[in-house]
Amino acid sequence: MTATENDQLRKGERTRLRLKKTALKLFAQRGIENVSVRDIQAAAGQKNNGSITYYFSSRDALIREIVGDVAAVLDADNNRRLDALEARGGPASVREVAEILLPIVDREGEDTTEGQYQLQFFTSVLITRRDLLFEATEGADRATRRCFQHIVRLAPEMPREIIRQRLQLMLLFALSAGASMESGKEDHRNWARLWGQQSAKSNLADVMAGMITAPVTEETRAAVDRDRAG
Amino acid sequence: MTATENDQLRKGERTRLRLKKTALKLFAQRGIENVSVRDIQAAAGQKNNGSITYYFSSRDALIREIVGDVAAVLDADNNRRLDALEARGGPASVREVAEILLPIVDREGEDTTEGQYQLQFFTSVLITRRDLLFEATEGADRATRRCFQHIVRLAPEMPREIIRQRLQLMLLFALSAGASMESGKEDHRNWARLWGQQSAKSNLADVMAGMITAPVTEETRAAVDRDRAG
DNA sequence: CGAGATTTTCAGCGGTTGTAGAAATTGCCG
DNA sequence: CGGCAATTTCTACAACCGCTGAAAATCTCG
Repeated sequence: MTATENDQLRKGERTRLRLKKTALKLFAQRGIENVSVRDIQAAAGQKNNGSITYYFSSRDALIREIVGDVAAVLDADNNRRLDALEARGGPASVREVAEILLPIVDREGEDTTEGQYQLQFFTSVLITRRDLLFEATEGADRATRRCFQHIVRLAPEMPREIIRQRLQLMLLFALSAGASMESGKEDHRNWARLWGQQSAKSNLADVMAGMITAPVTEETRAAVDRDRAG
Repeated sequence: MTATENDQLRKGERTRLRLKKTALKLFAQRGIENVSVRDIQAAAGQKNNGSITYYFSSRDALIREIVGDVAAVLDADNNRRLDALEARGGPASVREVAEILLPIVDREGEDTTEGQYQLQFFTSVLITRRDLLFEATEGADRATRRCFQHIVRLAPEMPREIIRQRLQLMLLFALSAGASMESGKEDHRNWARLWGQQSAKSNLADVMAGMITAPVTEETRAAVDRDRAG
């Protein structure tokens, strides 16, 4: 336990991480329920049937841990880029905020296969383990909150409820679009044609900004009044 | 086969439909891979283990049939509403087109539990059986094509590729948003707060229109030129 | 009613799943 | 080297999976 410092620990820790990374990839590619612990262990290069129990105690605990990890990584990444942007004078437009909240627009100079599967994994979790996803993102929403403040400042005047709804819708869209973008890198039939265009990513940012800045119709304003009344 | 006309057929046909309906619901609620044929048969009120094989020959064939059904129903529904709209003088704004392409904004006077699960089911298929979904929607995209023509006519001037991308992104978003709306009717924790607001649906249509009409930034135009060149 | 087709039930098959736990292997340190 | 803990391998188990095929029940109509 206190053990031999960390050389011994490192060995186990390394295969632990390898298992998590392999699991993330497989979960994202095939969907969570289409991946068995044997698949993961084999893909991680082990002839072992019990390592996941050994390291994570159960398959479910492994999934929970990965969900938490990914949520934390995405939030940290968004915060880091938002920090950099603010240092350069803060986001000056809704579109710049949208770019922050769109994860994984393949950051060019980054380790290639890292974070290639996070959003596909999340969409898979969103379907079969919705509560798990919301639970995890609840504790990792600092970047989202910061962006909300910027949007309130930068977007045209509109009811607070509406802007809050729009942010939520944009986040949902960012998840879907990001996942489809991820899959477009491997899938050469369905999404590839869309995401192969250089204009796609820039256009996506335009579209996300448009979701926020779209004019609020009279019908919507009337509904807001009804919400507030009732 | 030619059989006793249709009274006898009706009996079998009715349980066949009941199985499909039950399967759609369970698939949507739990995700396709979390539902066994035994679950479906039990939920459909049968003490039977072989009825799905009897009626559909295999679990996979059942899934394929449901995917095809849902695609056809959605397309037919959109076409019907678009017909009505055109009869009243055609869509006069992008927002009206968006409303057509947003399925299942609970059509008030309709049979309640029908089509309550179609989009959740589709998102589940989108993850684990992507090719299946694209295959099915390819043959049921008439309404989408018609809407595309209207959008080209109604949207501000912009490169054809961009408008095509935006339509595709809007359809993806409509699927995600519709699925979350469906789940919001049962799930009283996560999405319910959003979709419980009366303003949400109207705002959603505004947002979808904003995705199409968002200004095309210079960065995007430059990328389009690069796409065309290379 | 009774023959014949349709529909439902049921037992069981081969295979896979998650997990447990014993056994073997590896790595470290005195 | 020997002892000990960390790690990996392996076997096994109970549960569940999709599917088969024969038997039972139900229905239709002459």
